[in-house]
Amino acid sequence: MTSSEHVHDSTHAHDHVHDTRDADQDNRDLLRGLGLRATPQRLGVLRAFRHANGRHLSADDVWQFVRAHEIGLDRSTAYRIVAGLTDAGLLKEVRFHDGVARFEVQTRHHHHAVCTRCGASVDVTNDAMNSLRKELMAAYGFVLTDDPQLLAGLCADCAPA
Amino acid sequence: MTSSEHVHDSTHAHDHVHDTRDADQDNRDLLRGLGLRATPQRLGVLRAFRHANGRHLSADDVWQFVRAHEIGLDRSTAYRIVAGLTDAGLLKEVRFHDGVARFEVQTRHHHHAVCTRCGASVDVTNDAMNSLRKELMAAYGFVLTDDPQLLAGLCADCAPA
DNA sequence: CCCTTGTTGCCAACGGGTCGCAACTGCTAA
DNA sequence: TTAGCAGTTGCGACCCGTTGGCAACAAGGG
Repeated sequence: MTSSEHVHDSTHAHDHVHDTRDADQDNRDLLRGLGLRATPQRLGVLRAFRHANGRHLSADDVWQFVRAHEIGLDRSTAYRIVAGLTDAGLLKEVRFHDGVARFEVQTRHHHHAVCTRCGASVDVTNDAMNSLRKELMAAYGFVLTDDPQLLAGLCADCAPA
Repeated sequence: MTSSEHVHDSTHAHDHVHDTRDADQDNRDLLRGLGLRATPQRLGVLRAFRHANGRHLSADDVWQFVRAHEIGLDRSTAYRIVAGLTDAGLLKEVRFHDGVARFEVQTRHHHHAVCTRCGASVDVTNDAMNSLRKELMAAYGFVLTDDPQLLAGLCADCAPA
């Protein structure tokens, strides 16, 4: 659900419908602002990511979601759209260790700590990497760039108590 | 293994031949110690890794190398052997961001810092990760396990001066 | 030296991802 | 409002790393 619902509105049913329509319109504007045509397929993809609410989706995940919502979408098109939105800076590609390309909506810069037990992924701030950055520089002359890093371990829930 | 050579070895050329034969014999013992048969294919794979001298090899790299040395080896067999040696603990699988599985001979525990410019990979000690480990634990309750981590950045040679 | 069983070679298949191309449709200019 | 031109889509073939089935084969213990 979208967090900003300041406007006093009627029924809950109305809220939901309104939100979706509203978001679709926003997305239409967003796409056209990027010089991309607002096709139903692209709108569907954007909806999938809004629905995922921060989680990462593979191109196939997106494809499944959109198709399940009665919007015609070819698999190859799903791949192309996701790649296009990434080029446009709207999405960011992240690869976990299974080698499958996944995508998330581009937010402020962060890294990922992925739980090897449950697959959950924790967003890690850039600041948390600074001490490591210093160590690598001092010990190896290796520069930890701003590329998003991928760390493996156990999340708070899965860590042994 | 010809113990006569052992006695007579004096030239460098001799040393080299001896080294290879010797290593093959060692590998034979090594394999049988693991309960695996010492086939020419497996010996060839082990030779590929000895030749690689610490660098990582994909299953296809191994295949190419072994074939180039006139040892019959099928591609699927290369994949199976490499997987088997990994199960046996002799090799370790590492995945860079291209999603291709690569392997290195299992040595003491370390992580990899890979240069995004030239592809070089720097071995990072576990100690260098300790400060990060603490930070992640404090900030997120996330436990950085002993899994080998993969860091992206620029090596000393490629880093801007 | 033989027999057992681990291994190999061959080849088809699989899954994520890409590509070429013709048909289609947002969008804009008239 | 409409015509028309790109930008897009759907389709289907294809690429490439990797796996699986299966029959032939050979390492090495007895």
